[in-house]
Amino acid sequence: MPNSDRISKPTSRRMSLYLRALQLQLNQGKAAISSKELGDQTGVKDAQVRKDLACFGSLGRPGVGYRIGDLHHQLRRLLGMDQTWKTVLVGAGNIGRALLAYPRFRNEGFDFVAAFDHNKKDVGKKIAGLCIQPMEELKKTVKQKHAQMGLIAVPPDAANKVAQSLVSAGVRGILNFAPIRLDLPKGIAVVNVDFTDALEQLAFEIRLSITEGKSV
Amino acid sequence: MPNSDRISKPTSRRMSLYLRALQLQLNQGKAAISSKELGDQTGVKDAQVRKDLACFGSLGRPGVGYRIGDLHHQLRRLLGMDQTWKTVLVGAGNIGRALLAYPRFRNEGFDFVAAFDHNKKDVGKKIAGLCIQPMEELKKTVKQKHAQMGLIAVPPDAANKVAQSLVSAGVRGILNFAPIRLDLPKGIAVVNVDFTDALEQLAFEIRLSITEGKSV
DNA sequence: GATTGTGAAGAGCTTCACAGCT
DNA sequence: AGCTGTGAAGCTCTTCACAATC
Repeated sequence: MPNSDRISKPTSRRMSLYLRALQLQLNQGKAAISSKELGDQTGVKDAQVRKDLACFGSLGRPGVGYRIGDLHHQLRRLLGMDQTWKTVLVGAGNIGRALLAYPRFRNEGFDFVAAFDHNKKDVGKKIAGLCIQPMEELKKTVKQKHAQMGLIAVPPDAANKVAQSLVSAGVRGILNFAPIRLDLPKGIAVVNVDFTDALEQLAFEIRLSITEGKSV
Repeated sequence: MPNSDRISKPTSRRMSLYLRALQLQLNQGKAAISSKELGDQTGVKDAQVRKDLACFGSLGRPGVGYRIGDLHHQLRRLLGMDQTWKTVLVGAGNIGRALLAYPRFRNEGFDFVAAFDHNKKDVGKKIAGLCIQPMEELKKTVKQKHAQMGLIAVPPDAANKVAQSLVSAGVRGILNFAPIRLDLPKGIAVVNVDFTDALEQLAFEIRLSITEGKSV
């Protein structure tokens, strides 16, 4: 295992980009890829790519580049894609159902073992092969199935309570789609995906690009 | 208008957090909030909050804090939430449909003026009051309606072509849900939301927290 | 007494540039 | 010649700490 502790957040983000780029290269018969090429495909400078990949030891070969197969393997391992992650979904609204059906998740090692919703009308319905259970069964089921991850796709005012339940049932990390900050004990990983945030950033950048254009 | 050019990316991200936190405070009758309180609610240090808000000039009052109403107003303006953004959706699969129905978007000033899909089976269907149109009509409709933003929720191999069409039709920014890097001309804003990325980050962090726990 | 605004210090990230390997 | 690995430089972001203000 590489020294994954010394890897900074910006680096681990880019690692995902590299993995995505390599997956496109895999079927093209090429054996090696240079830091320059990988950088061009991901929007990263070549020196940065090399620095990032340095945590794998001397993986690259001067004059040749990085062997695509090896690099792909290492990246998958680093990012935890070499194992199956038992995952539960909480909140089977529009977003939740779309996530359950997202084919890429299943391909990448995420195994949805349960789905829950507060709304009694939806309980019992099947989505992507999974039967929606009532919230009351959350703790019991998560423990029983040894789920390691939880996806939260409930309204913001319910999100923190759901998060606490998930954690107390043994989940180690949460992917949070609710636009609110989760208060969680140290040692529990959280990643937030906030659509409103994303759109605000976009609106901000559009305005910026317009005023820049005018002033320059 | 504040000097929005000098605002760094980390800062503008936090601005969204502050806005989200303030929206919760608005109905609670409090008049002012301190940088400490706002920081606690968003996971940011108080000094950082003050530095971020400094772009608005001397908005805070020593001994008191920031007037919630004023701050809310300024943040909305900075992040472009004081105007309506005409937005089109491309790709009416699971994700696309969930986004169209996401109530928060409409509340925040995003006005979906059209939706497109490649799949002839879905063309003509109505989702959230919008009729899905065929791809062939994209350019014409975007121009006609003067759409400023595009949401891309198509498979990765189609994303770049869609992006080019959107840009040539006059869109100024793109929110990209496809797990691929878009090659766009300078001056066009892009924000990426990648679910696989997010889950990989989560898996990585969970592993990290486990190994840390063991080694300490 | 509480809290802001900010210069200065500190920490972290990125880019450069080049020796060394194939 | 082409490319990696990396020390050093440069840059950006965060935190500290305190005078100024209410």
